[in-house]
Parts: sequence; C-alpha cells; structure tokens
Amino acid sequence: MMTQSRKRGAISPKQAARRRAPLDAMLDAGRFKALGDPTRVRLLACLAKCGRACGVTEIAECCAVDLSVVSRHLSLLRRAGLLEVEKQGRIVLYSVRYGDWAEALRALADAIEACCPAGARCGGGRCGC
Amino acid sequence: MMTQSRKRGAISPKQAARRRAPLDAMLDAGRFKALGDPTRVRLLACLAKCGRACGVTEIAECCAVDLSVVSRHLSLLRRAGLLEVEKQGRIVLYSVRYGDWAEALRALADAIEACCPAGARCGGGRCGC
DNA sequence: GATATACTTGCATGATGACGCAATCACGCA
DNA sequence: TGCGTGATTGCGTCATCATGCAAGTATATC
Repeated sequence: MMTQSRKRGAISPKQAARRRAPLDAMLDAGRFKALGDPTRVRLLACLAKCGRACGVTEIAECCAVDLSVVSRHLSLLRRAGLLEVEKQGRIVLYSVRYGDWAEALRALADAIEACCPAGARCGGGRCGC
Repeated sequence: MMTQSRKRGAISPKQAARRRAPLDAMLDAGRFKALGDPTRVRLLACLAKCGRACGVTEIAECCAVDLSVVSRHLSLLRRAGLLEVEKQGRIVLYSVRYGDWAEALRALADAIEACCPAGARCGGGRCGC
C-alpha cells in the first residue's frame, strides 16, 4: 500500500523542471504570443466567423489598420499554425485551420489535466490535493 | 431546398466583424498574452508538473531569474486566471487552476469548430467548404 | 521589540514589437 | 510592354514589457 508521503505528482518545482511531460511540447510561448495581440485576435476572429477563405484586402476591411499591418499579422498567424494560405492568381487567400487549432487546444487541455494529481475535473482547480 | 449561394457561414469579413459568436468572448488577447512569454510559460509548466501549491521562492529555483521577476510573473498569471493564490503565514502559495484552464481551452475549441462551416473535424482545417 | 524570512513594489534600462508610410514585388489584363 | 490591383518588405517611431537592483511590507521567531 502507498504511504501518504509517496503521493503521486507531489514533487518540488526544481524536480518538476527536469521532468519531461506532454505539457512541455504544447506550452510553446511562440504559439501563444500570436494570440496575444488585440488586432491580431480581431483579424483571426473575423476570419473564423467569416467561415471561408479571404484575401488580405478583404480581411483588412474589418479593422482600422494599414493593409501592411494586416498582411504582417496574417503572415504571423500562419507561421503560428492557425491559418493556412493559398494563392489564387494575385490574391492571397487566408483561411482558419479550424480542425488543427481545436485539436491542439484539446490536446493541451488533456496535457494540463494529466499533470493534475487528482486527475481530470478536480473541482475548480483547487488542487492542494 | 437550399441553393449553393445560401451556404451556411459564407459571409464577408466585414459582416463577420459585426456578428457576435461564442468565439468572441473566449478570444481575449489579454489571457493569451500571459502565455506569450518564455519565462512565464516555464514557471507555469514547472508549477503544473509539480502538482501542488508552491511558494514563490521555491518556484523561483527552477528559473534563473530574479525573485522579483518570478513574483511579478506569478501575479500576472493569477490575474489571467491560470493560477490561484493562498497565503499561509508568510508564504504565498501559488497553484495551477487545472480544471478551469482545461475547461476554458475545450470551450474555445468548441467555439472554433462552431464557426467552421463544415462543422467539427473537417479534415486538417482545409475549409474552402 | 529586534531580527530573519518571504514576498512585493518603485525605478531605470534594454529589448521586443506594433504601427504607418513608402517602395517594391507579383500577377492579370489590355 | 505598360498599367492597375493585390500584397509584401524596409524603415523609422513610439509604446509596451521583461529584467535586475534596491527599498519597502508582512509575518514568524527569538
């Protein structure tokens, strides 16, 4: 039988730092940084709600910023894996990678809960458990 | 019968900007900005993998930055709703809100897929659909 | 009350990044 | 080939932010 001191997951932060977990691969600051700018998030939400592939000029109409700014933001969102791009003549069509994005978020959610010593749904995060 | 032109969700970005969706509430740039810094993410992952409530000094041991920096980062992560705090004497205990965080991510995933005209799992995000 | 421990806050500095303008590139069309 | 539209890139500027040091606050112990 397991003693109380040998509780699952109860280690020091220093030990935890060396321990590899699925969480590490998914918590890449670079990917989240893309979602950390208001203008960028607005463009992304706009495109997501739009529900189809759109050109840069078209997307720019939903935001009061220069076209060059929109172009840069979209490019960054693509590099972050949130958008995909397709050229159609001289028009650059951006579209949301709905499936990949949602899947990545769920995988992160799973990885987080895998770290929780009480397992999934431990009640509002109060995990002194 | 529905004609091809009356496809679900196929609107312009400008129209999409005015349309309210569950996605809007969940795509708050401020919350993501908290995850956009390498040091902050490292501290968070450290605490998550640790699996228990930890003091600031203890957490600081897993990162080569000043204690004041750690204190500020943890405070910011708390304001972002990712951590919770509890004072125990002179020690400030931070712990990860596993449940809330995972739940928020899944809700965002759902909101994203709700925007996808083809519904959930449309295959790698290629949604010209 | 004095001292030590645990943490927070003020301040200066350096780095990163968002923005607009202008120039340039890419492609279609006459 | 020249022109117009759509998009990207270079550059300067301004704001934000991460960091460390130093000073201050809070709590436990002697």
